[in-house]
Amino acid sequence: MSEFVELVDRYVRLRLEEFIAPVVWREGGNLFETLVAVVLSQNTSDKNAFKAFQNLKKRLGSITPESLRGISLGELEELIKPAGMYRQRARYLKALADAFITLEITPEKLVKMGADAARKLLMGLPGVGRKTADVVLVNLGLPAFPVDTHITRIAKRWGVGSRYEDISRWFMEQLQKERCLEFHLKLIQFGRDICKARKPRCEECPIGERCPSFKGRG
DNA sequence: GGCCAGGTGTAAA
DNA sequence: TTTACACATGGC
Repeated sequence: MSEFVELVDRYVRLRLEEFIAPVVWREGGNLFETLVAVVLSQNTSDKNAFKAFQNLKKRLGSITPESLRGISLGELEELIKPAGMYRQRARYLKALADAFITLEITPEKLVKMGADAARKLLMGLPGVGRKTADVVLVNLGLPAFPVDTHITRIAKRWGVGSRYEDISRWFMEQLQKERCLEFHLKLIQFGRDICKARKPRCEECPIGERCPSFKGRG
């Protein structure tokens, strides 16, 4: 593990009990529910995504392709409205439910396919891009490292690279695959707390002068 | 009031 | 292959 990754690990206090993270973190067993949670969290604050997810959960009980099919598009839109972009995402979720049923997608099937084939299949589904597909893969224990906006920013500052593929590969080289989900979440927390978009709090950062972007700040 | 939030799909250069 | 933009609510 690189020094950078170790320092992040030592610093970050993950608040896993909050917001959307626990859905993905703890309930990785239910593939479809995880996917719904991730779609709701796309470019959305955790609080808003969690509100939408809870609305859906309360209404459906267990979120499955079948239960999601059982409600109208209009009702779905109302339920997930707090997450924003609700018309677009309601359509995606409906289409995802249909695809899961038609293609008979199961966790076992995806695991058996392997990361590359499973990613390709998932990315062919509406509303599922590279990042969302990788979150699903890493939840299934397949080798993947999802790269979000925070991680991209941190990786750029560290000179790791700026392209999704390069950043993802670099972190996978630093980590055992069992720890990819954990570090994905830790880095996001690190980005929110310290290495922020607008004002990086370099003074509070444990990496300090060792960070390539420290120069000229503080 | 402006910026940002665990992106994706589409279109145009 | 890269860039721009729509999608949209809610917190700070």
